[in-house]
Amino acid sequence: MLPEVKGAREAEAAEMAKEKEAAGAERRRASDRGRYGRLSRERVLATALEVVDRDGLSGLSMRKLGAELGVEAMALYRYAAGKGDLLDGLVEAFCQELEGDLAAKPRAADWQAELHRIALATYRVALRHPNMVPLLATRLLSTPLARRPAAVLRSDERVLALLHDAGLSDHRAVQIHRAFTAWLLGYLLVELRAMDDEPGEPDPAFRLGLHRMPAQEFPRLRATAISLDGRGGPKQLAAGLDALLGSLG
Amino acid sequence: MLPEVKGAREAEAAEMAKEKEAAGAERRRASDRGRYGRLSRERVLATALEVVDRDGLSGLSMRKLGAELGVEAMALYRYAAGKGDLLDGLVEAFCQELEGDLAAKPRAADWQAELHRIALATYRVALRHPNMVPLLATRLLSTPLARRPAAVLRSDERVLALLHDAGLSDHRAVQIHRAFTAWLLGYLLVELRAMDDEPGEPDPAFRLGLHRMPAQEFPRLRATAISLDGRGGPKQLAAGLDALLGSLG
DNA sequence: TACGTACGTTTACGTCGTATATGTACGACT
DNA sequence: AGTCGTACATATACGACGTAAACGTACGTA
Repeated sequence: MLPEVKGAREAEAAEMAKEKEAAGAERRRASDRGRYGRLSRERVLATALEVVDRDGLSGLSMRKLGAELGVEAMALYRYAAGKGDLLDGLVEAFCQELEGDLAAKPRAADWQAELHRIALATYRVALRHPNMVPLLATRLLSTPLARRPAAVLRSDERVLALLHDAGLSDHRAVQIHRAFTAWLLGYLLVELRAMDDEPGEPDPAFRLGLHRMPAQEFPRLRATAISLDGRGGPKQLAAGLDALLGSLG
Repeated sequence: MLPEVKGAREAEAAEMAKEKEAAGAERRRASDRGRYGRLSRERVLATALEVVDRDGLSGLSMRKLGAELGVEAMALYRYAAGKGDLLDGLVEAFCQELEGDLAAKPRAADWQAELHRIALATYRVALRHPNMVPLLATRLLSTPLARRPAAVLRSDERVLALLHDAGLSDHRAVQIHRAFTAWLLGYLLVELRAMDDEPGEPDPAFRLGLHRMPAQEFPRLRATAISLDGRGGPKQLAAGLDALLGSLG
C-alpha cells in the first residue's frame, strides 16, 4: 500500500471523527473510506454525472471515477454490476432529476398540455446535462425493452397512462408516444450538439471554424452557419410538438 | 468481453496456411497482402460497414477490421487517420449510399415533396444498416460543424440550398432544416431500436421479455408493449414530416 | 475475544487505440 | 541490368481500459 494514501485516509478519519461528534448518536465507522465517507450507489452515480458534465461521456472511465471518489476502480463494482450498469444508472439519474422537476409543478389540464410540460422539463434537464443527450439516445433505445432501467420505463409508462386515461385507443397512444419520443429526442440531439471548433473565439465565424469549410462547395451552409449555430429554444420544441400532436389528434 | 464466434477467422487461417503450403515459400508475396489484393479507403470502409452491420458498433475495432481484411491493424492507418476518422468514414459511406439512392429517382416538384423524398430514402438506407443509426446520432452532431465529413455537409447543403431556391428566407430555412433533421433522426432512433430480449423467440411477449417487467408497476407499458414493438414505418415518418412542415409553411 | 461479513484493495489478464521503428516489393531512373 | 526512393504493410511496444479472482481489513455481533 502506498504511504501517501494511508496518510490521506488518516486525515479523513480525523475529519470523520469530528463529524461523528457533531452528528451525535449516528455513528460512521467504515466510512473513513472514499475521501468523503462511505460509498453508495447514489454517490457513485452523482459523481459519475459530474464527471460526464465536466469531461464528456468519453471522459468517464471506471478508473477515473474511482479516483474521483478517492477509491480504486474495483470498489465501484459493489454499486454497479459493470460499466453498462453504471451508464444505465446515469440515465436513471437523469430521469430522476426530470421527475423531480416535474413534481415541482402541477399537472396540466389535458394530455396535450401535459406532454408539453414533460417535453419542456426534459429540455431543461438536458440543458443542464448536455453531454448526457447522446447517452440517452443510445441507452434509451439499444437495450431490450424489458431490460431498460426502471426510471426509463417509468417515463414511458407515464406517457402511455396519460394517453390511456384521456380515453385514447392503444393504437393512437402508441402512435403519439412514438412521435413524442422521436421528436423530443431528435430535437435534443440537434439542439444540444456542439458546433464550436474554437470554443472561446469571440467572432462566431471563426468560432465555428468556417474558414475550414470550402465556400464554393457549401455556399448555403456557410451563409446560414451562424443561424444554424443558434438554438431553436423551447419555443420551437413546443411548436413542433404542437404540429405533431395536432395531426394525430 | 463479447463471446464471439471465430469461425470466420479460423477459416481464414486455414486458407492462408494452405496458400502458404502451396507456394512452398516462407515469405509472403505482395499479392498475398490484404486477402484479396491491395487495400484502399473504399475497401476498408466497405468492410467496416459489413462488420458494423454484422456485429454492431461495439464489434468494430481496428484489430478486428484488420483481421477481416487479412492485414494487421496498423495497416489501416494509411487509409484512416485514426478510429475517429474511420467512424466519420462510415458516416460518409452511409451518406454516399443515400446519395446513390437519391440519384436513382428524379427530384420532386416542390420543396416539401423533395424533403419527403430525402427522408424516405434515408429511412430505407437506415433500414439496411440499422446499427449505423446510433453512430449517425453521435457523429453527425458531436463533431464541430466545420470538421464534419464532407458527405454530411453535402447533405445539409442540399437541404439548405433546396429551401433557399424555393425562395424561403434564411431564418425559415434554418428552422425547417432543424425540424427536418430532428424529426428524421429521432424517428430513425425510435424506429430502429432493438427491443428484443430473446431474439428468435416466436411468442412476442416472451421475445420482448415481458415476464421480466413487473406488471403492476407498468400496466400500460405492458399492455401496449407489443404495439410499441411494431414499426411506424415510412407512413408515420411522412405523416409527422407533413405535420411539421405544414406548421412551418 | 473470536468471528462472519461488508467493503475496499491488489494483482492480473486480455483488449483496445496508436506511436515508433522496421522491413519489403515495385516503378522509375540511371 | 542494377540501384534507389517510395508506398505499403508489419513488428513491437506503451498506456488505458473493463473486469475476474483472490486478498486484506475493520466493524458489529456473539
